[in-house]
Amino acid sequence: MESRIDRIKKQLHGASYKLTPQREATVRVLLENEEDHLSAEDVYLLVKEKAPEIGLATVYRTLELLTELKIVDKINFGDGVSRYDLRQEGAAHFHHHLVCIECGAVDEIQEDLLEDVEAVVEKRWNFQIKDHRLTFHGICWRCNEKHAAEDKNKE
Amino acid sequence: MESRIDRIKKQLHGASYKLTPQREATVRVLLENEEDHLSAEDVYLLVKEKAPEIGLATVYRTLELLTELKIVDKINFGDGVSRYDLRQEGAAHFHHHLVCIECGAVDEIQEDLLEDVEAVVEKRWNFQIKDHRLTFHGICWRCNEKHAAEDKNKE
DNA sequence: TATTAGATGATAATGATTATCAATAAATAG
DNA sequence: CTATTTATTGATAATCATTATCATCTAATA
Repeated sequence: MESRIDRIKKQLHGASYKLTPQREATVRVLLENEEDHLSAEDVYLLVKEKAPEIGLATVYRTLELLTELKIVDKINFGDGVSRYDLRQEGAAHFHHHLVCIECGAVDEIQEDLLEDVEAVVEKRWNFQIKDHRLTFHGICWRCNEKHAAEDKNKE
Repeated sequence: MESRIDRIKKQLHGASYKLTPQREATVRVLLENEEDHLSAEDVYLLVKEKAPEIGLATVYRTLELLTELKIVDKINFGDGVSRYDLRQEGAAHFHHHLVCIECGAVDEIQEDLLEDVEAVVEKRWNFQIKDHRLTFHGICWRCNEKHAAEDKNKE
């Protein structure tokens, strides 16, 4: 069976890049921390645990490379740092975020919500969609439940 | 008739802020350059034309204030700068972007594409949506037409 | 083995944004 | 009306994420 890392290796080779030990360590950190929306600094610290000799610049370079090859998505929640998410295989278009404006939590949705919307956009604006970003800002289920419990206590 | 700037003035007063000359100049620049996705630097240079004594820090402060009051949206297209868009009145949820990966153009869509999608998200994930960001990346109509013309020439 | 191109690590440079602080302006108290 | 407090501003220093530089190292090839 072909592992995820093997496939990434092939993608790099296809673009004539090598999977160096540093790049592999970086990819492994991303694989082990999916759904965590790590910043470059986060990745750096985690890689350092396994491979202390790695430099921050190399992590940045690797993340940039992976972004160019569309192996990771570089996303921005407006807090001043870029975050990097491994793409789910074959599911680039099924990955959205719910950002809670109360507690700051970021949840993910893995579901194609936009199929119909994309068809409209492509036709109406003659725009060939290659990718998209959809983020909702609001109040998450945890905060909603907390408020519901508080309201109950008041009665 | 109540002008747009009057309404913004009221919003500021409601939150006990004043519409100082510097703030007014900044808002006017935003009003006169809607759809342009100005960066803080852009706004600063435009304000300076009318009011040369204004400081960059004041522009940043004003934009931050307007963002907090949800008078403008602070958006990020991944090019390292934040951009500021005046909210269309009562249409916060009808404002999306098409970013062209070839020529870099950013077009706007003023249309509620997400009504159905939002209903699904609110119900299925118990998430109270307050706002959203939807951006499509792809190839714009201009580049599409250019390619079509080129293909025609080849024949 | 010598040579070359690619990659790395340390660190300096950059650039956007934020913090600081003295000077002003505006609001309020006396 | 003047004194006093408070908010706001402009200049600029500080911060922080990211990028560029450059000498060194590695791996592939001649």
